[in-house]
Amino acid sequence: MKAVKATIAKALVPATGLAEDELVQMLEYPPNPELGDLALPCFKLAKSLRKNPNEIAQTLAEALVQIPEVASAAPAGGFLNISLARLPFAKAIVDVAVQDVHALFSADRHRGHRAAVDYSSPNIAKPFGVGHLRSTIIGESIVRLMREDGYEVIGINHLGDWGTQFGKTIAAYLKWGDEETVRANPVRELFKLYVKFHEEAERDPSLEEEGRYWFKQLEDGNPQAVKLWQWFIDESLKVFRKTYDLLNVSFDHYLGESFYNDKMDAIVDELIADNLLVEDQGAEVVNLSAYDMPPCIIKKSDGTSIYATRDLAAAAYRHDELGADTLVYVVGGEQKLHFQQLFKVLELMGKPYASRAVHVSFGLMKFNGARLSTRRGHVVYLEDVLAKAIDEARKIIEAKNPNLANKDQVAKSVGVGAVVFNDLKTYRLHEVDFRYEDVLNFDGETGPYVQYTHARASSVLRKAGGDIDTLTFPAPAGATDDAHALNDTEWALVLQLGQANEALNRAVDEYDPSVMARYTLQLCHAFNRFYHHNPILQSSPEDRARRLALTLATRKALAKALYLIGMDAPDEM
RNA sequence: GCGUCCGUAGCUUAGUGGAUAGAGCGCUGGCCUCCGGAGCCAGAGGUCGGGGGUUCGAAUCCCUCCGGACGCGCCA
Repeated sequence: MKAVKATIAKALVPATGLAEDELVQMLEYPPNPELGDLALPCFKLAKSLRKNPNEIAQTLAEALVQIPEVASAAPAGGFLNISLARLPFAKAIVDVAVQDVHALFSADRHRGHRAAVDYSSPNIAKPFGVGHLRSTIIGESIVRLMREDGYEVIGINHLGDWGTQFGKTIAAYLKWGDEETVRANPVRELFKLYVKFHEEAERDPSLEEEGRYWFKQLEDGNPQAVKLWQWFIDESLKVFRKTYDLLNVSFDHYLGESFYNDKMDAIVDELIADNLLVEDQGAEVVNLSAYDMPPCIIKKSDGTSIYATRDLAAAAYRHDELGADTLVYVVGGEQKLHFQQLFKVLELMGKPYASRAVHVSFGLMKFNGARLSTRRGHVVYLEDVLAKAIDEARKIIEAKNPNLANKDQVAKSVGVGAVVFNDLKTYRLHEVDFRYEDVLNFDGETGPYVQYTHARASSVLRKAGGDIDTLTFPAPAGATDDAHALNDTEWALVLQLGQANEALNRAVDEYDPSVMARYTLQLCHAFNRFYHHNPILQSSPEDRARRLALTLATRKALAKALYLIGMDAPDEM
């Protein structure tokens, strides 16, 4: 699509006096396919050319029909509507999709750049709730999208394995905990203790003191504190890894906050050398009042460290040691101010990567309309959610396809896919209300619908037999009457395939997987319409060859798109 | 109070300067002797939160008000 837009824009340069790039930007998709495949609004040209928009469209139409890529062009109400020559465009798109689906999506725009993507980052000794789901699956998808677009990506799980909360958990464990119970069910048990701590602390504020005491002990290397802390981490990670396996999520590095404990002094020294650090109410801070922000606390008044300092050290590490020139943080919107402060401090320190640091925020996840509050113990365990979804998928398979070979594997792919897609299809910044009735509904615009479409295409190709991988789009010699070479449902499918590149570019530019999720839906709608209206296997040899090539192109594009949003693409379900 | 984000059909939402505001769920009706009905086709359902402004053109940009979420120094 990009190539055709450029060709058309080029042909319009002389008559409009505009630059090619500008014209490409102006080309849009008409609201109704009967109007054409592309359109150029001519209203802006009216001033400079001093003619009315429709006359301009008429003139441009005459120029455009001269080029072979354009079948027809006509003015309509100030718009120039363009219909493409179907056959050559379809052949170009389908053959690329079949032979090199990466090239259908990507122009490798970011080759030569290395990005560190910080995502998931759950807290040790706390449940991996549906709240963490968003960072994990948005992050995983962003990693895949950026890689597809040419970035070398380092995925980092910035585990919450340090901070005052551990003082609280240690204090609670020593007061009420029991080794056996924790070992049997580590995360849930440790979390119970943490919740109890907060409940008790409301009656007895001296507990807070005790929590701070134990964190101080931890920072000072008290062996008892360190041993418990390490144990909490080991047990928690065992539980988290199961969830990551289920979600097909993997990291290049697990680098928790504690990893930066010995790297913070250097940052503090640097801040002092830069004359940025000042004392304020007993704490060491960077004053940001010139930028309308509260100060960034570097060292608390009791001398212990704080997350901002660790994040500064982590940013430096990712650039200096890991070689990243782009820093991405997939973290909820409630931390927006923190990242604004962080990036500003990096800028004041003269770090070149400050301008290539981006906070990819997202809306909160609610459960049946209610806010999830970790401290009050109001959580929904992701493992329960996934188990329920897999169970539902299993039931539907038993009802609809009882002879399926690998039911467990497919139920997993479909159940998990339903949960992932439900999250990713919504605009990143919107709040997501997690409701079982929606997540477990596999009809309509859902993950299972997309997977079903892929399975359906796979099924046709399986039944077609022969050497599928060498299929190409048949181009009959001298077929100039190309309006008859592809009918409308076939053509609509080609146009969708042709927009894969635009979907990837936008998804990467906006760091928004929902762009890709919605693209898969468009593609599925187009394919299912095509499938319903055209016999494939039982058609004339020429139609059959063309439709099989279209089916294969769609299957490859769908498999790629599903991969990019972190979902499996089963061949049968 | 200040800052940021959000407000589109009963519900979940797409569209962020162009044509008659698109989908899905739910509701109503149609389509399996035919490649997978987790599908396809059709119907009902909209003062795009209210008001003002900019523009040839506004759901989209600006102002203002209303509603909601989040944040505003020693949690992350």
